[in-house]
Amino acid sequence: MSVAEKLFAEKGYDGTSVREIAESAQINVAMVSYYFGSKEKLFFHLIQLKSDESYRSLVKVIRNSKLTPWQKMEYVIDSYTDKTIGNRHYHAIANLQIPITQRETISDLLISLKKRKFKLIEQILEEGRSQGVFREVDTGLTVMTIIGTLSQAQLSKPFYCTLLNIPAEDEERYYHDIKPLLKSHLKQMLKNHLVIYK
Amino acid sequence: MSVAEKLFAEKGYDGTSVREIAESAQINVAMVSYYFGSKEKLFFHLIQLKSDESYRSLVKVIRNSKLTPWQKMEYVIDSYTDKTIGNRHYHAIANLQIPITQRETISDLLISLKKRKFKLIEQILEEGRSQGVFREVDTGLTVMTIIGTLSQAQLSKPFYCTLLNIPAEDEERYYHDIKPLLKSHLKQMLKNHLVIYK
DNA sequence: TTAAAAGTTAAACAAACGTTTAACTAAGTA
DNA sequence: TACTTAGTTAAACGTTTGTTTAACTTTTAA
Repeated sequence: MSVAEKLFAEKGYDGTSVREIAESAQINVAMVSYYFGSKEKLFFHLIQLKSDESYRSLVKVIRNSKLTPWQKMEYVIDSYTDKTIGNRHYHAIANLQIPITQRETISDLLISLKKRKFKLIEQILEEGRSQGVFREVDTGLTVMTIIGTLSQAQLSKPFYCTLLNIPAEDEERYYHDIKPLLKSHLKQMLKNHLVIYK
Repeated sequence: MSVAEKLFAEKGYDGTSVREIAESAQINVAMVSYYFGSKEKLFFHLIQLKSDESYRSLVKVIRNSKLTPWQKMEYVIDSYTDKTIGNRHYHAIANLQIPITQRETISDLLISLKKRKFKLIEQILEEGRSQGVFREVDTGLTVMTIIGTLSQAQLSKPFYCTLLNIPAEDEERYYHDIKPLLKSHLKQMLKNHLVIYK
């Protein structure tokens, strides 16, 4: 499954063949059908598993009522950046495969997961607004910006590498270098965007 | 070619078959090979054509030295939002197909086009900084945020529709409604992020 | 010990893939 | 008019796709 996750993220659902997955995982092709039923069900299984992992850890932050809205935002930015980069294969699939996958079942699943994630971050923004510490911004578009920036960080890897003088093959170094930059960029920008100074 | 553009954007390069394109365009399958040589060359041709269109119109704005950096930024946000939505099929390909396409020639092309676009917006940010009217921000990541937000607006369509109470099929209405929201959101956020008040 | 169940395999399946072929019609040219 | 070129077609090419089959080995359990 981890092999499948990597290949799906790198080459897309349609670009990855069952034989490729089997070969990479050093198993027989028939085993995918035997254990998962089909390629589509393997994908389904994969996404459902990973999304729950990713979701639960975010919920904890939101529910922690001891933190101020901005502290929560900072925590979300940190942990969501870590998650996006640490689980980059899953996030590449979850964020980018929606319009690609033709099967309704798959895109429906991805959409519902995205919705769940959005709502979670929106809660913080609305909490801050009701407490009078956040400006009245479009919460949906603000979440779009957070997720969009992190997605772009993945999509821009090959070209951003040349900017930072990192060899294009050195994926680890790219993510290691860009992670703190992303965090401080998002914090700085969102603080100016959201927080009301008194 | 416009049929191919739409299908590539909706279903990805690998998810779109030559027969599908031919059927949709009501031509014979062999004509693709006859006129373009191959599927890959058709894609190549398509991207190169569209990217030049999109690029040239942005250059004009940047070169207009009568505008202040922030006026340029506002203009770029407006026109780039219009372009992303108006040419949404092309932009979906250009922004999202990089990690998907396996062929080196294709991804190399997409990367170089992205680089060109980035540099253009970065120029404005650096101009503003050297004039002392913009803060010292990470220009690369700021561009990432602009492009990322607009890309997400496309990727989030199916789920954002439910938020705005728009039927998922009504693509036109979604983009019509979201366009002004996107523009004002980006302007508001980037103004707070960039502009130094004196 | 032995029979059923689970795991694993190479081979084969039909369908779809991108591309090529060869026969044909229409357009252009001398 | 006669002949070359360009445009278009249905059919076939060899691969590759996801999936199934049937034979085989290993594990489990009575």
